[in-house]
Amino acid sequence: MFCSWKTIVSALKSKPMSTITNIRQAVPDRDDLAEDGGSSIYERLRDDIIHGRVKANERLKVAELASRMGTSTNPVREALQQLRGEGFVIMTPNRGARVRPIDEEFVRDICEIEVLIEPALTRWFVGIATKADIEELERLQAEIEALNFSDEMKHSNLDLQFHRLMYDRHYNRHAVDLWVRHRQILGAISRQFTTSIKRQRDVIEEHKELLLCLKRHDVDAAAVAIAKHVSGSGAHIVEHMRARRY
Amino acid sequence: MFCSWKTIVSALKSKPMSTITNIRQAVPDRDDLAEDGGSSIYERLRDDIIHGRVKANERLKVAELASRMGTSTNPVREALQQLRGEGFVIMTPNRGARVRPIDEEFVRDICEIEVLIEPALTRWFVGIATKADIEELERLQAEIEALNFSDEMKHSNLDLQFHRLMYDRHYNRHAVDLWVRHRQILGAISRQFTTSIKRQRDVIEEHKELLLCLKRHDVDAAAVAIAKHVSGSGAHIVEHMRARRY
DNA sequence: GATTGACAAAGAATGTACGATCTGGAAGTT
DNA sequence: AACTTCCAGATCGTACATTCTTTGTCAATC
Repeated sequence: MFCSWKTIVSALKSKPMSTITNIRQAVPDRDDLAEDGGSSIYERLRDDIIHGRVKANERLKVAELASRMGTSTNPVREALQQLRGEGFVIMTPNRGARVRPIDEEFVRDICEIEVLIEPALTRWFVGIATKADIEELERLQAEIEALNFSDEMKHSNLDLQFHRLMYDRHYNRHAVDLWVRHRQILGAISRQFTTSIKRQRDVIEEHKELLLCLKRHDVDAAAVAIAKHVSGSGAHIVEHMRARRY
Repeated sequence: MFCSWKTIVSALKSKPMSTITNIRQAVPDRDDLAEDGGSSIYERLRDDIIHGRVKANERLKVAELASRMGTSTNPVREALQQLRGEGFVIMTPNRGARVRPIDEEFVRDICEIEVLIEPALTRWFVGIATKADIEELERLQAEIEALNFSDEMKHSNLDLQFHRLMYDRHYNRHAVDLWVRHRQILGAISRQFTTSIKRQRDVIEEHKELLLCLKRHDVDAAAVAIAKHVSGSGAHIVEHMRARRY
């Protein structure tokens, strides 16, 4: 017999999930009046890439960016290196940085990975969900349905809360981080267009289906439901990107 | 219950990778991964972290690193930012960088993700594999068996070729990149100890099993085989890490 | 006397400026 | 027309200034 993965997992003490990263510093904003919007230079660059404000494969010159951002070159260089590590820009020695194209392929690739990861995360959640968790999810879902996409920004926030509740306590922080990053990218793209009526209905329906599976503690069905949800979301985004292209 | 190996495998049976949409498979744009000399400052830092030469959560001071590397602070800063983007260091504003601990948890997290991704990649390969591909794999496997772990370095290289042949042509570059990075990390850790006899036998056996599935064009069985392979590899590494700890 | 608070100084991260080096292309020569 | 030379532009490396954190000391208070 082989060593099942379960033995590894159980052998390791299930640890507290230290969420050190992602803490947006809420430092005293007293002097930061109408400066540069408060967002870091890294975030501005990343958003520009994700939202397509810079063309694919376009060259990113540090001096130009520095003057536009109102800083010197060094912060720009470091932001670019970070983006390089995350795969948003491609750097070649002595030749600078180019933006990695955020196209349909990119979105498809991300969604396909999520179709693999999210069901696994969901499976685990089904096993540890408490009654309070389910109730909280139903409350969020009720809010979502009440809102009914009248405010896309608020909906996105609620939807994030909904899924975060399921994934946030998972022991595999690496997988959750991956999900967060992928979700940020997809969310930034989605914000560029409005959700179609059909997709609105489907989203609510898929959430309902997922909730039913959770209440039945049906692991397999829940995994299938979330896979459908992710897949549908990805298809919706890709279609909008294609439509926008022409 | 935690997600055991079996549940993961059963989850794999239902879904092919391309559930999103069938975008024509564009040519894999395998361009970068530019090695700048081999011993860049970024690589040195990364290897130090992966190999555990710097302790977990240890503080990384730019000035100290700069003097040790024989350069000024700026290249170190940029290397740290890149590592931050890849998740190897954790940076907090005005407080510098700390190394992310590469412990059993980290390895387990990576392996669990690979247990999800690699079967999906393998499934696709089963569909596109030519006779020449199979023959090349068998040739590599024969070399591996002939070598029989007498040279761990060579074995690692052959094993990499074996799996790369299966994954390299996949259309989902993002998933393949993830695999490459995870494999680099695991490979760097594995290089610290010698493979146990039992694991040696298992590796060869699992490769053989995989080859049989490929020749039968049995997609599901191939996915199960590769999941077992990854899972076993992860368990082996984790056990060695724990043994070494004391 | 022990604890706590303020305050100053050292240490370290972040930002700015400038020089060195490399690339790409245009002008000039054979 | 092809090769060479040279220069503008951009990246990369070094040095320094600024700002924040940390720490250590001293005095005031309980």
